[in-house]
Amino acid sequence: MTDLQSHLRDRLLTVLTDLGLDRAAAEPLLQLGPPKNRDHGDVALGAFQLAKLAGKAPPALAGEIAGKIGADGVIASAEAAGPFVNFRFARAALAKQVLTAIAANEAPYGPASGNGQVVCIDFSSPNIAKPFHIGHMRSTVIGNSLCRIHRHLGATVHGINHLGDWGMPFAKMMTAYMHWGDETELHKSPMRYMFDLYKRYSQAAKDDPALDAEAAKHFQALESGEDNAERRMWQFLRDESLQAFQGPYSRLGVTFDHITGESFFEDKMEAAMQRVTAAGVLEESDGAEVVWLKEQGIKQPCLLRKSDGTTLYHTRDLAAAFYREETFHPDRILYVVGAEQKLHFDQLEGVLKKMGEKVADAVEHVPFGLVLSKTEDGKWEKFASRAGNAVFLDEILDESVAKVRNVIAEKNPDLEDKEAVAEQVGVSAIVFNDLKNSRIKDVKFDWDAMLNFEGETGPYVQYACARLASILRKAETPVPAPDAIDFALLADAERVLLTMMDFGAAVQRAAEQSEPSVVTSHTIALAGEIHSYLREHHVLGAEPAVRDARLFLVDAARRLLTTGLGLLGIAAPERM
RNA sequence: GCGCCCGUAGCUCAGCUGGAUAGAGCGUCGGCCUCCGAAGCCGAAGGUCAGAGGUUCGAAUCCUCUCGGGCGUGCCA
Repeated sequence: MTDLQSHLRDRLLTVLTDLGLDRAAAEPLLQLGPPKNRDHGDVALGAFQLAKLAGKAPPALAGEIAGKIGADGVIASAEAAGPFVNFRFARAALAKQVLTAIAANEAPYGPASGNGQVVCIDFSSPNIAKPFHIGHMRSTVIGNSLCRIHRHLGATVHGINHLGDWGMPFAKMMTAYMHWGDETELHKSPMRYMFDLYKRYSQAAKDDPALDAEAAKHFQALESGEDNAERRMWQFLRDESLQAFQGPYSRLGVTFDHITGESFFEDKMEAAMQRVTAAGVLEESDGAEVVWLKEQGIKQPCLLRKSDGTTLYHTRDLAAAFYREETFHPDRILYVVGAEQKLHFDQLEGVLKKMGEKVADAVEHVPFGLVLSKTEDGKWEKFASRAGNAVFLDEILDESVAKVRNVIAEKNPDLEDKEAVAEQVGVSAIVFNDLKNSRIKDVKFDWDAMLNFEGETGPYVQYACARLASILRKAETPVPAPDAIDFALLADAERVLLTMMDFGAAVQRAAEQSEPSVVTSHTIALAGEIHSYLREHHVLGAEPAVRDARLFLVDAARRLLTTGLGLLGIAAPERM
């Protein structure tokens, strides 16, 4: 069954051709979209551009289109309203097309088969010499969602954790451990212990600048490639940290296809540097090796080697870009990294461009805003981790889960598996909150808002799923087959159906713009529509044919909400 | 100083790349559980889209400037 939108497009193009317009010229000008107000119709056509092409006034052309298109089995009506034409689909066709596609798990509601795109997504990438705190969460959950969205659309996805396991921060941690480290203490609570070491080092380095010099020496020794004390210490701390990070990752349901941190590129940086040299873009400046990008409007040069001979973040990212190009042949490489690092990625892209590397076109920084906390006087400011008051992600998740536990005790005390459900719902509330708004916006970390599970929240959408699952359980009969359904009986579900129909476009846009919040918004909208519908339309008590049709609708809604939440990396419990 | 980002209801945000009367949630006020899950639903109040110019049939959306706030700005990542 062809989908409704393309049927409408085809019919429109035929009509426009009859009206004397060139089909190829008209096609890109076909502005179809949801009307401002869904009471106007299901889909609206703005006739502005087409009118220009036809040399007519928009309202005149709109009138001609509306008059000429005529109803068929799919299109129920077409009405001109000024420069717009509002279309309405036949209710039975709308219900049948949308719901059977969802039931069959067909694209766009289900995963598409390969679309040929290869997408590398560099996300999370924490500096593992520091604890996993609230600030690390954004890249992790945004990147995780983007991986799922692109996979849903049929892309080959390489989710990459570009760990910060090299460079000065790690050298500082090593230095701290060499001075004060204790393995027994470390094993008691690795993340907390390393955070304490980190704090101790920062404090000590303020009074004693020699400490940073010592760290730099250790880094030099590490980068020498020799099997020395530094290397063994690095290996030890890396293993311990990485293991400690598994906790938050598994709670968030995040996995990676490649855990290739900065250290992975240790032996690939020389080749990368030679490539830069061969391209003739490397210059010496104050003892360092740099690439100037002034001609691209970037004033700060990209530093690739320090005057002490060691490498930098840029050097590793450059080597990583070459490696990814050769290994994966990506169409896009998304770097899910905070907006404060925009210059870094502009420089990376700039260097690749200056070298004439085509991978420059694939490089795409996906920036996001900061996490802010509320001050005493009600203002918002950046979370200060250096002051030693870092909020660990685990603590935030625990707090949320505890709140959910209370809500369950109050509203659903007989629930089985309370603990597992509390974990699912509590974690998802935090994740959902992070994915709710445009990623470039700063996240205002507000306990009250985050632990309020009413309105536009993760638990709200999950609650809709649980409610639908409950109806399906109580039906005590399997969901009827599609050919047993009289879809005309679902005319009253038009708002639910039209929202469902928007799903594909939402996922598409989320992928193009690297913006999971588009999917988040859609799940909220669909949950809202189905909640409203259920209020007015009882399922189980309806007469058999109506009951069957509504059961089919309920099942599809539950599936699509589950899919939508899945794209966000959020589980949909059957009960909560 | 320079570069980039943000500014929409009391608060937190949508607004689908220029189209119809600017929409949600929270909070406030008022309704709805003898009825499939009230973590829900329905309604009310609440906006000079920071401000000023410009572009055009049409601007919250594009351009310029101003004002607020934030981030960044050579050997950290």
